[in-house]
Amino acid sequence: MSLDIAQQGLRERKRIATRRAIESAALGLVVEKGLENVTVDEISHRADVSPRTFFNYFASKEAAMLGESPELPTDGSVARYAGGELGSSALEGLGELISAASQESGEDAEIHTLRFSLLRQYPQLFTLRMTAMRSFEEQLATVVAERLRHDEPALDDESRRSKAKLITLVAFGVIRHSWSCWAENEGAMSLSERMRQSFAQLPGILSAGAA
Amino acid sequence: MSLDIAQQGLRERKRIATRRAIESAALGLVVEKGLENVTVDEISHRADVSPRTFFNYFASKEAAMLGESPELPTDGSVARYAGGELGSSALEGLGELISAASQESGEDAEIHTLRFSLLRQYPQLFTLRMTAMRSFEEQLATVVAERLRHDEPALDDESRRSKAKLITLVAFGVIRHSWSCWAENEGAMSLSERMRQSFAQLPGILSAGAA
DNA sequence: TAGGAAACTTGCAGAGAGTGCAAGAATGTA
DNA sequence: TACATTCTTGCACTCTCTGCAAGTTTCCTA
Repeated sequence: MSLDIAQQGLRERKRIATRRAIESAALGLVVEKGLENVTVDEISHRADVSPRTFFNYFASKEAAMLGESPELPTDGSVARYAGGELGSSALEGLGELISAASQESGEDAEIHTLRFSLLRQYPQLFTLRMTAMRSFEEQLATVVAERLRHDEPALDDESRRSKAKLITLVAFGVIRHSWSCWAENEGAMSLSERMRQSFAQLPGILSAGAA
Repeated sequence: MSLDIAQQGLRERKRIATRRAIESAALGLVVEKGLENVTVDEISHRADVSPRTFFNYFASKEAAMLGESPELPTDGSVARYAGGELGSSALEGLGELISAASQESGEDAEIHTLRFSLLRQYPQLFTLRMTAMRSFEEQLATVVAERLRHDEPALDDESRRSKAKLITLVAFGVIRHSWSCWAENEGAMSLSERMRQSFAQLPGILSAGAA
């Protein structure tokens, strides 16, 4: 969390304001005109910056709509997870960890809400967001490996790395599932609730053999 | 499989030749100059077509490098899978099904090899390919739902659809894992062998609780 | 608090992707 | 052979994105 908004010097505050203005302009225009009909020129104009400046803030039009990709939570849950205190297995605990991480976003609430609704409306955007998470995936895989070092100390490094990656990628599959279910049923359930449910469903898809 | 190459009329044959020429030019140029340094103009020039024609064949530069996304196998394995004869569970069987599907490609062998080596060299390309598989994912999810209708007849439609989707997305997570391992170890193992191994590893990541 | 260092904004020029259109060439068909 | 269909191509145009250099703003310190 960055509550230090007020204590950063003019430069930094302006920078944040500009970034938000651009994000807000981008998202607003998508709502009004649809994803395909929004250009960088329009966004920059509405945000009161030059198109050139737009690209000083975001590498692409899509980046302005997606916002930053998530980071590892800073509330200590990572350490608890790695230490084996979160969840009864590396995979299950990972569900809780990610669920918690997706809560913690230092973002402007209004922008965040708008972005979520657009991610639901345009699956292509969600796909983009998932592919932008590669770095997050790798961070998580590292954490998972730590957890495994705790859970299964006998494992050699190579096997542990591989297993951690498998757990992480499976978890991302589950997240996609949660998102998909959540996006279909107009908010019948909160996303993190839905994530818990998908993770809970997971054991059932392995055990169930042919009738 | 389309063995009908020779029996299609001039027009169709030319079309296929042009498509291959473009793919080959694209892949060759990437090998020579690196992914970032290849333009549509160069590709079209080498393939002896106008840049405009390039876009009559491929929607984007990347599409020419990725090739077509996979289709459901046509050898009857889909029916066997849906009938419960392939694999001891929907998930495990899905592994075998996909593994089989990835063998069956009606493509030119040389192009196929080259493409695979580039997919390994440029993870971004692989990511693109995965996101291009959305339609394939949905086809698979439908097949998985059929399998579930066989395995668990008691399940209501809604739950079955959801479960099928979860199984499919988890399977894609496993595929990403296989690919990642395969790409790291310079061909120590064939990709389909590696896929079998990742799927086999799957049960272990659920059961293993804290020590 | 003046004045230079550092960071930011902007316009401009240009490469490159991708599209619609219409004219003309090649192919298929009767 | 004559006509319909399909394919290719050039052209003009929109849009994304980048490097550069000149001008502003903010920051820091002597």
